[in-house]
Amino acid sequence: MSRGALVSWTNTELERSFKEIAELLELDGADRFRVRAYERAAAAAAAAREDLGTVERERLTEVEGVGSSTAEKIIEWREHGSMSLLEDLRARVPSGVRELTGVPGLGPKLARRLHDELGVDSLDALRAAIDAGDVAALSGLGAKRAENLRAGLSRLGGKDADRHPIGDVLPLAERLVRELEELPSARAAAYAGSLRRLRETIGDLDVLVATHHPGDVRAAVPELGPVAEVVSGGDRKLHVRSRSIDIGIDIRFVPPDAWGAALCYFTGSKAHNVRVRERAVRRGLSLNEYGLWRDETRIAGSTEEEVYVALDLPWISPSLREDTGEVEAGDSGHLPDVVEPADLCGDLHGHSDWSGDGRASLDEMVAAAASRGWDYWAVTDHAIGLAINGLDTDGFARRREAIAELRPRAGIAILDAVELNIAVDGSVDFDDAELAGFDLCVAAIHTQMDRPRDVQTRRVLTAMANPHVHVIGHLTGRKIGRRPPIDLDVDAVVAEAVRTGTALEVNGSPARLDLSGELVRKAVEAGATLTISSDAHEPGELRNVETGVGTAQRGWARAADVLNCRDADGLRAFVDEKRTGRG
DNA sequence: GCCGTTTTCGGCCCGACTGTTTTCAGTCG
Ligand SMILES: Nc1nc2c(ncn2[C@H]2C[C@H](O)[C@@H](COP(=O)(O)OP(=O)(O)OP(=O)(O)O)O2)c(=O)[nH]1
Ligand SMILES: [Mg+2]
Ligand SMILES: [Mg+2]
Ligand SMILES: [Zn+2]
Repeated sequence: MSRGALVSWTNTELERSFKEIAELLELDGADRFRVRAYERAAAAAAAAREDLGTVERERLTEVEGVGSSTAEKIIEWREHGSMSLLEDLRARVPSGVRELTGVPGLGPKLARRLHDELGVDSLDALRAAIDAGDVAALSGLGAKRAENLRAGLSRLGGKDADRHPIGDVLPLAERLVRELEELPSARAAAYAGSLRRLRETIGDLDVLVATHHPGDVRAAVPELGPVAEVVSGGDRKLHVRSRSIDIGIDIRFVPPDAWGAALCYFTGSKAHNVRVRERAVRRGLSLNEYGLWRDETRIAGSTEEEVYVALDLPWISPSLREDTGEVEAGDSGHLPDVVEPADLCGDLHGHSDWSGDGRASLDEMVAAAASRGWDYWAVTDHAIGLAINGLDTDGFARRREAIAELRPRAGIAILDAVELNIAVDGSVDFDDAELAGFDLCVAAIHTQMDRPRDVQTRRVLTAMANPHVHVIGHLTGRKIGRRPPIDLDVDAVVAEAVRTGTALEVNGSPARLDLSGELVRKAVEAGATLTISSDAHEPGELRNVETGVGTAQRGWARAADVLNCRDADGLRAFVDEKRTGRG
């Protein structure tokens, strides 16, 4: 885990402590609004742009969601490294009770009763109590409830508690949406939830269907390709399990005229929804998944924009809907005009079969890039330093001829570019004379990912000092859920990127999303220039720029922050400035 | 526990589904 991704270690610790307080208070039967206050304090600590470990006491309550009580606890944590409320709760709430709420359908109220009335303090004890008939015998419970809990317990054994990398879920979601759209009874279908917001990991897949005939859609769902089984559901929603990967899918049916309001609801996040709905309430309105209402009259709901505008807000991009200040920013007109896919003038990282892992010819890649209406496309085949059939000097000379031959009929400017490999000492594949022959050089780490922080940091800083290195590709090298980011002093890297005029890539490959939204935010705040890249190895992957744009949005990046939102002249000026050196 | 262009007290998002409580609380989205 790269600590550099965070605003501060203290903020993360505060988030954890407030979350735990909220959870334990709930198990302890506390007032639910008090619980929510601590949940919000946790979210506020996570979203804070300042280090709460050093902010002056008087200014702590300026943070939305931090009042006098929370501020005192922050001070207490600073001075003693602990919070007495949390210690008390840990002592009062038996440790085994917490894991009980992980069982589907078992919430804080029942967990508490199981412990107090049956002495259940673990999942094993719960299983035994169900087998003994003690659970069914509790007042207010019965045989059915006990059996549901048994089923929930058995599902807990699998991997379904885990979150899934977004790159694994996206293809499944697209297949499911396509099949739902093809049903005659469905007017429209779309995925929503954390996937639409482009979170890095997905807990479950949420799919919305617009239909006048939910019964017909529901009847067709068990036969859809991606669906393994229907687990539960009613007239308006279904819960199913996926076949390809072990993930839950929530499918929600709504009338077509409520599409916008329903998309708002199902896209979330929950905290964003609550924030927006509170805003509606303060205006004497009510927002639900069927529309925005004044008394019994619907005043908005067919499109998302209609809903936001009726609440005096600009439409907020799904990637921003995390309740990290976007509603307040929208209210005051300070929501950044975040980068959109249409702002892109080209793509600065992509491959052809000239080098080892490209899966399409240069002609095919260029044609696909041109068909997107871009001004330019950089072909960044790998160089010799990488053991996957990278090109040597002669190879690039031959590719240069092919590019020259293709240019007159390409319909798009082709940048003769390269993806260099950054060796452990920070050097790259070619010397300056050879590098000067390229229109653009992207450099990235592909090997020796487990070196210590100081080595990796120096490695990247050295590469950025090279006047021919214009972009650092996929800075951390992480593969979501599969390979951790390299250990790096991100603040130092970002500062040096600004100083040397080196761009930092937002690699849009769904397996990477690197920079992450979090790091984008950090880079943008420091004034760094970004690129948004597909890293396409075949034409179908050019659309990775869209996940890249969404990730940049999560970091509140504007088009002005993004190098490949500049026209060809602007791009050339950036490249030349790096080569000729600055101040 | 937080918060205020109604408010410093009294509200706090809103709905689907389940089970057994004959009228709704708990859980989840
Ligand atoms: N208004 C409101 N909406 C909610 C609430 N809980 C969930 N939602 C909405 C917003 C969520 O994004 C959406 C889907 O719920 P999920 O539990 O699947 O969450 P989400 O997809 O955001 O994250 P995930 O990756 O699945 O954990 O439903 C709630 O308490 N109130
Ligand atoms: Mg979800
Ligand atoms: Mg869900
Ligand atoms: Zn690449």
